[in-house]
Amino acid sequence: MIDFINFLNKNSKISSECLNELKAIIKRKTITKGGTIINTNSHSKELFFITKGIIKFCFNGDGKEFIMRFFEENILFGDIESYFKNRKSKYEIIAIEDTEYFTFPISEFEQLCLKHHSLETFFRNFMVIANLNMMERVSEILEEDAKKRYINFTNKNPKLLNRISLGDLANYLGITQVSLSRIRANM
Amino acid sequence: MIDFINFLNKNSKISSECLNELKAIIKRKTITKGGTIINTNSHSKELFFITKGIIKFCFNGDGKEFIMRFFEENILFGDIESYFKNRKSKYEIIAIEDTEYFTFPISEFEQLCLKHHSLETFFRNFMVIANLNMMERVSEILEEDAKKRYINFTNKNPKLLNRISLGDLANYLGITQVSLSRIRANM
DNA sequence: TAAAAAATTTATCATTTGATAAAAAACTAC
DNA sequence: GTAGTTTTTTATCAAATGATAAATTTTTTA
Repeated sequence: MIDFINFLNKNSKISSECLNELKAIIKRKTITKGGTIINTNSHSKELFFITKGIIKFCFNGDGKEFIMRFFEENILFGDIESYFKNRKSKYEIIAIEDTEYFTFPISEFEQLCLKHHSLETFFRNFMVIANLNMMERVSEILEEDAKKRYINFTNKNPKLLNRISLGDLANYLGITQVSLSRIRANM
Repeated sequence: MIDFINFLNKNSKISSECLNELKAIIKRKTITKGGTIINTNSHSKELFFITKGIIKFCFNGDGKEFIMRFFEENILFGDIESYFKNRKSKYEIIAIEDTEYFTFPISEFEQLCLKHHSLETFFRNFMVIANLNMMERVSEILEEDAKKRYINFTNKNPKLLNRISLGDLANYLGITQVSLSRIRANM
C-alpha cells in the first residue's frame, strides 16, 4: 500500500489519522487479462489504483471500441461520470494484462474529504491533473492527424508501447487498426 | 456579483466570511468584441466568470486556430494549465462578443481554499465538472464524424449557434470552415 | 508440437476531409 | 448608401482514412 500512500502525499500531506481511515475502506483485488473491472450499464461507484498491470478505459459506439485512456501502475482513476452524474456507466474498464489494484468507494472517499481538508485538497489537485490530461488529449486530436498522433504516442509512452496491442492503440488514436497498420508501413 | 455567488453556492455552501474575502480579490472588467483576454505566451494566473458575452478558449497550431471551448454567461473558467504547470500559456482567450466579466488570481483563490474547506470542496466539484466536459468532448471526437458532431453541437447549443461564426464553429469541430459549409449544404 | 485462434499486414475501392481558388453574400465603416 | 472588408458558399482536385476481404504472422491452447 506504500505506493498509494506516496501518491496521496505527493500533492498535499495527509495526516496519519486520515490515512488510517482511508486504509479501512480500501480493498485489494486482482483480475486476469481480458477481465472486466466495470461494465457498461453498471453503476460504477469506486476509484481504482493499480499496483501491477494495465487497464483500458473505453466505451462502445456502434459496435466499435474507443479507448479514452490507458491506466498503468501508480495511477488513480475511476468512472467518475457514472458516480457524479448518478447514471449507468457509459464506459468499461478492461484489464489488458493480469492486474492487481486497490479499490474503494467514492462516496466514502468523499466523506473523508469532508472530514479532512487535506484530502479534499488532494482530490482537487487530482481532478486538476485529470483535466489537464484530457485537455491535452482534445487539443492533440484537434490539431494533429493520425500519423502525428501515433508518433507522439510512441514518444510519450515508449514503455507502454510494448504492452499494448496495435488494435488497442488504434482504438485510442481514433482510427481503425487497419489504418494504423498502414501508417506504420509508410514510415 | 449575485450570479457569481449563486454559482459558487450551487455545489457547496460558502460562508459569508469566505464570500467577503472572495469579493475583496475580484475585479470587474470588460472587453470589446475581438479583444484578447489572455495571449499565447503570457503567463495566465486568473480565473474568469462572464456576466455578459462569449469568449473562445483556443490555441494556434501551424497558423490554424483550434477552439477548445466557448464560454458564455455564468461559467467559471481559466487557463489552469498555464497556472498549474507554471508555464507560458499555450492558449488564448478571445472575446467573440463585447464581454463583461469578473476576474481574480488563482493563487489568492487557492489561499482562500486552504482557509475555507467549503471553497476547496467547491473548487474540487468545479474541476470534476470541467473534467467530465472534456471527457465528453474526447469521446465525441473519437466516435463521431464531423457531420454528426455538427448536428450534436446544434442540438446541445441552440442558443450559442446564433452567436458564433461558422468559422469559429468549424475551428471548434476540428474541421476547416470550407468543410463545414459543405456539410451544411449536404443536409 | 500441431492446430486453432487472434493479431497484423496488404490490397482495393469508396468516402470524408483538406487545400486552393474564386464567386457570392453579409456585414462594416465612412 | 456605397465601397471595402469579412464571411460563407461553391467547385475542383489531392490526400487521408474507412470498409472490406484475404493473406500472413504471431500467440494461445490442447
